[in-house]
Amino acid sequence: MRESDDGRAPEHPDPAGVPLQQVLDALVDPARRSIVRQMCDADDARAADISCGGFDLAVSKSTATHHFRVLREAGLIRQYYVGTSRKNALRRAEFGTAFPGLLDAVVDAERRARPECTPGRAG
Amino acid sequence: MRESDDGRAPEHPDPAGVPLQQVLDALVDPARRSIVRQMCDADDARAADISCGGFDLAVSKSTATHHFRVLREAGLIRQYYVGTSRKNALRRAEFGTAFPGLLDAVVDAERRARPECTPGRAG
DNA sequence: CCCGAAGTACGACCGCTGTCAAACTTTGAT
DNA sequence: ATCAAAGTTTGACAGCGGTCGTACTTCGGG
Repeated sequence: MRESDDGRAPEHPDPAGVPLQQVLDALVDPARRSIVRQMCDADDARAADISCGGFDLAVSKSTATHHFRVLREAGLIRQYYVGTSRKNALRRAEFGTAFPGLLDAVVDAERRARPECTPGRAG
Repeated sequence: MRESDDGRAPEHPDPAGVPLQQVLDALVDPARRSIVRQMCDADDARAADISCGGFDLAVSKSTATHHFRVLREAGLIRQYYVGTSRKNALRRAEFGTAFPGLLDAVVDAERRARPECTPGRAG
């Protein structure tokens, strides 16, 4: 079980080079915003990175794959393989430098609207 | 030429009651973001409110009407009639209370990406 | 009174994207 | 070697939303 398999590592653009349009396109979808929010909660709690299957999502696996790619290409998350599963980490600092205040504003609004941590899971 | 005609005044929801989803739906469109940015620039310069036809937009009148309505229903702008024209004002304070930091983050990113004030107009 | 200017309302069209199922790949365990 | 688990890829489909043109309304001026 190697960590961070070099061979199958996906592309990770520099957030500073991502157009605002692409970032907003990524954040406008409720499923993707739910993913980001769950990652933010885990990050705040200093919990381990979450694998794709570890999220609370009401969509099929192929749709989830699609959402993760959109988030990754928008510079919002980093993905790395651990065995057969893929871990996801929020690129908080890098993204925050490129788009100051944006992620916080969105996640804060999301939390204000839905204080429950993750419907269906404890936490 | 009456100001703020009471009879034909459109609905203006309280920004605090608008779902985050609706706000992001409003801000994700580049034409609407351009409108917001121009209003923000005018507001910063303490310039007068801009009428619908006074914006630099590359769309038809009916499309523009559509965009203004989306922005108004998202709690982002206020519209009032002056004669036959409709003035538009950014609801900065009220919206900022409901969604702290969001408008600033988006407009700042927009300005960073396109420093020109308004392509095609002086300013 | 009549016309033009400024927007709005309505219908239609079209492209984009979120969605899924199915087939495939890769990894780890038995 | 085999099998299951975790994701990816591809192709297809459906619905939403941005766009426009046209007709309509309202206001102000000559």
